[in-house]
Amino acid sequence: MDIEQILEERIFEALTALFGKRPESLQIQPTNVEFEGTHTLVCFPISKIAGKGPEETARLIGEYLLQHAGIVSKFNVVKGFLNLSLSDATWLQVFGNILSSPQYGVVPPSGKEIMVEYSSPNTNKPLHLGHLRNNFLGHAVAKIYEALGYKVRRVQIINDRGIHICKSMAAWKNFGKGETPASSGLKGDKLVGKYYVEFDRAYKSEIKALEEKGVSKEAAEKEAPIMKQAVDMLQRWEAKDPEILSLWKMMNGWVYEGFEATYRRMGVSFDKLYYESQTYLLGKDEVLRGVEQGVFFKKEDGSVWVDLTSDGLDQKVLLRSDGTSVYMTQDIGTAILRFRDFPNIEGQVYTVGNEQEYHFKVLFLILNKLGYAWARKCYHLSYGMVDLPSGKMKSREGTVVDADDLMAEMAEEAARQTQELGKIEGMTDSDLNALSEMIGLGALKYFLLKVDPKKRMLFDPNESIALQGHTGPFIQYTHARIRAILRKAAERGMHVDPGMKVNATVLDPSERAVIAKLYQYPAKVLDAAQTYSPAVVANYAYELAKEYNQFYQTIPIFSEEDPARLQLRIAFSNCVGDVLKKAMGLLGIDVPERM
RNA sequence: GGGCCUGUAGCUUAACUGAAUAAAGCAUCUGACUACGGAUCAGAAGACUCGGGGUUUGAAUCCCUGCAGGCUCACCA
Repeated sequence: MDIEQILEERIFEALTALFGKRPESLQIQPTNVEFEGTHTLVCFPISKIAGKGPEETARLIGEYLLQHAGIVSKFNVVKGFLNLSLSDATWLQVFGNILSSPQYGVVPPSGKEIMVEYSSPNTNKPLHLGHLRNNFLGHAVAKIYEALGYKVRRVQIINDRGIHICKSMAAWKNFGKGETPASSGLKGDKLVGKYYVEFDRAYKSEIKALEEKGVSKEAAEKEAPIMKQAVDMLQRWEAKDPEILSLWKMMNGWVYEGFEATYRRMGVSFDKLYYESQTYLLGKDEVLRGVEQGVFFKKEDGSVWVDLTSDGLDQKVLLRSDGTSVYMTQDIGTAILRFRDFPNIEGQVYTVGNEQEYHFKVLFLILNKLGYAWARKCYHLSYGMVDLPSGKMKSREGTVVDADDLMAEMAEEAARQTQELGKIEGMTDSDLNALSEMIGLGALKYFLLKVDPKKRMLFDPNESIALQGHTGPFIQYTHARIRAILRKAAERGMHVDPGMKVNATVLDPSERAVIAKLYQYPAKVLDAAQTYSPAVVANYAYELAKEYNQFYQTIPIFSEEDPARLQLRIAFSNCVGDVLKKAMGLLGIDVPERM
């Protein structure tokens, strides 16, 4: 049942009957809270057609609708705005539809398929706050598309080769004394990260020593023994030196184990992992094919370029003069490989920070030039940096917020506040632990997802850890309270099932408001998908919880004497709980039965 | 220098496919548990939507311009 569409049809009928003509489209918008009604028709554009003033036009339409439309029960006119109230019967019908569809807001599988890439870290450093935003965003977008009937393929590309990992290897070899995650008790990614830092320290002191001997800065940067060692390792890696390969495999293995633990706690997962070490050569063939087709061109020195000046960009190198690949080449190869691996996907969503906007613009243009029609369906889900109150996160200054530490702190804070409120009598330690995890992670995920992805955001630790106000735990709390009501109802023998008939005929304004909010859910999910913005769902869940809390505070449910109205309130609390759970589920956030 | 993005109460955010007195949260102040869970609710106070022009019956929203901040423009990844 599409209220907007029905209303639109009725209004068109009214316009034809009243004025003999109708505009192409209507402007119907939600009524501002200070006025009575839910839908507002903006009459300024219509008044021209009607040949009457906006107010009179609005009044005429309102009267016509009241008499003929059926679903309109009241109207008022403010300036050129026609505010309409729909009848309780209409709202009850809307609610009946929601109640009777357990899959409300979920589209059955459509056969469509899409790929979402997120995370994609380097393997020399542990995951940090920025990765959390990335992973939560990608994971949420994947969930949202699933709700719209898509089969979603979650992937990431792991940057497992290159000079950065060789730096950690060189430092470990020099200073590690055979240290392993097992011997040190450190998580694998932390251990490798430690040696990356170690490299930097040793490198700097070597440069300083050389400079003191009178070597120029530039020469010192190249001559520093540990850097020479790292470069040497990279060359030997490319030559498939078995000793280097086994060291590389061992250290990357540590990192993957460490990452895996972090992903598990974050609640994200992947269907397939791509490794640059396995894909970096693949783009080269495509680029050479492009040269044959005349899409790219070769310079005298042998380097290959693409000319994007006609697209308002410049020329980009695709193969170095020595024939080796650059980053772009790899990404071309990886994209094509993915479409071969998953032939049914209609497109790819790349969850990557906004510093790579130019890169993706170029990548998609190149894929298009190579003749891949799916290039148009590739989307760069670009998101802004996460700043700290002290400014940008900088690893050099040690201001990076570690993902594991942050999740642990959030769970601890949740545990502390839960204890303080003392509502969890009789819970076992393991239940309590799971609850703290749910609330802490819920607060963190919600905090990072409620902001429009494309905006740069500020991460204030004090604010992120708050559990009141516009937060995840606020919504979790609303859900828990609804579940408590349903338990009480069940004790009294009242149950909710989708097939039940709602006998109530009258609604309280606060009930109407909640039903109107519930009704918006599918449209919000669609909007979130089309704009690749989980923030839409996050803000919706908050609005629904807030609307319900207002109802809850004004209407004592169980003191209602009319059984039909009591039944309605139980049923509708149940629906709100379900939608909150679903909406939060799309964000990767669980909701508790009690808290 | 070229390109892209952002600028909204003290702070963090909504609204950005043009509409009414710009909507919330935090912080501040005032109220509400003999009632279903106060991690809640009600109320007060708080904004010339960065500045200046323009289009429009109507601009936070669209156009031009200036200012501030960010990202980017490698034979790096």
